[in-house]
Amino acid sequence: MSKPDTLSAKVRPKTRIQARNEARILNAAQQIFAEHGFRGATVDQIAARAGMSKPNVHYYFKRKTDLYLAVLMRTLDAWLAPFKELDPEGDPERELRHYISSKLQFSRENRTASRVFATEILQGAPILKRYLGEDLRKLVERKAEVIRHWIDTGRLTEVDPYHLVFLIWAATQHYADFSPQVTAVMGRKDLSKAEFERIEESLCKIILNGLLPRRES
Amino acid sequence: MSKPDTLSAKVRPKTRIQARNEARILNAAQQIFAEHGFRGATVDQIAARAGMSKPNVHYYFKRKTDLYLAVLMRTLDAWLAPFKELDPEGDPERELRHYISSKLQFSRENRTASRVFATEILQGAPILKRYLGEDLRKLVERKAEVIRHWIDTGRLTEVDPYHLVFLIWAATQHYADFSPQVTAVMGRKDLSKAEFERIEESLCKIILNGLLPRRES
DNA sequence: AAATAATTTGACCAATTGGTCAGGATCAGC
DNA sequence: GCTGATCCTGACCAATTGGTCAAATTATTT
Repeated sequence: MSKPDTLSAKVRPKTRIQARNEARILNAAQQIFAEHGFRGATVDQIAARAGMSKPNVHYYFKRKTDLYLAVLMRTLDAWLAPFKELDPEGDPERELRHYISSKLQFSRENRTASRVFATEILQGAPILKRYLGEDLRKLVERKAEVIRHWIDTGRLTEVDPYHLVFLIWAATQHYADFSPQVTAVMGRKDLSKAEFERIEESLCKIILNGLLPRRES
Repeated sequence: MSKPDTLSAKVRPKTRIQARNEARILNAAQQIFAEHGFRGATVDQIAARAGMSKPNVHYYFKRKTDLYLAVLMRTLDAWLAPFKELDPEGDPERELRHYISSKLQFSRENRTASRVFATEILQGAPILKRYLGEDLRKLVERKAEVIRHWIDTGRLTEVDPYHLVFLIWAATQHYADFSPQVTAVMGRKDLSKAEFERIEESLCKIILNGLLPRRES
């Protein structure tokens, strides 16, 4: 009689079936939420995509909001990981190049996750607002100090660290969130890995060129 | 007995009531669609925000999709206007600076419109896909040639024109579409006009610095 | 002031929604 | 095998959904 509760540690360990089905449901839910947002998504759709019945989905996640929360939460870590890697001791150019690269890789490999996240924020971040204003805010504050330090020691052009961070977020996430527009405009079927390498090259060129202090050529 | 049909020219001219109510409905719909996407929005909500009854909304827009289409279409022109202004004859730095500035102004003044647009693309652009792949694609193609010309004449660094365009789109729209995140992270209540000027300064500095060829300082 | 056209709405409908529940099927350990 | 826990489902429910319609109300024209 161990009801599976997803958000906290299990008393009973997860059975294999439990692990498999929860993963299936979360993946399905991520897709549906990405396509329709929270309100537009239906549990029926999610169940269908997960290949099971609606009551079965409810067996693992009592309410739709639980499911949404679970999808959102498991995205957050992956979304933030590259940001946390920004090393204050490292070389600014290397660090920023690495960050842009990691964010682009995330966009390529976690498109739907990125879209769920984007939809949540687009719709006013009803669930994530608190988190954004507390944990994320403090994290960005710390990283902004790092960037500020790089600027003050003359290794970056004077620029608002926050807007630099936003620029990198926007530019890299664009290729996950707005990929239908990108592919349509470029006349491509999808964005290949090769294309992502070209993106990385372009972004790094513009942004880093723009940030590194100018010297004689 | 002239049923108001919104998408084509009227046989009968619009009455004052008609013009007023259609505007009210469109504004309300834009807000609701921005908050919940097409599927998540309900006609009841839209009617309530427009201050009228649901059947009354249906009197002006027979179906929900008509309403969605109308909201989307009236956004498109404004969304594109700054892009069309990019002048091949102008000075690249001036033109790009002006473009960034216009896009940021659009983000500040048409936040909900931008969000409806973003949601549509995020959800796979079911309605706009055709348009994106045809008209917009051709338009971007032309402007990409302009940028290519600027590069070939040595006035811009070698960079993929398409990804430059996407970078500017992403960076500027970010402040409309993801403003809840921006304000939460910055600890602001909203983004003032002054803040937008700081954004413009930062973006121009990074992007233009990155694009203009390097000479001796 | 009629008469006609435009506007508004309460009541309604069929379909879909999130969610429940009792009971059946399946599994793991013995 | 047997037993108890886990897993699954058909049937169901109340609420909400997009949409309709006849009748009432309000503007406009004559």
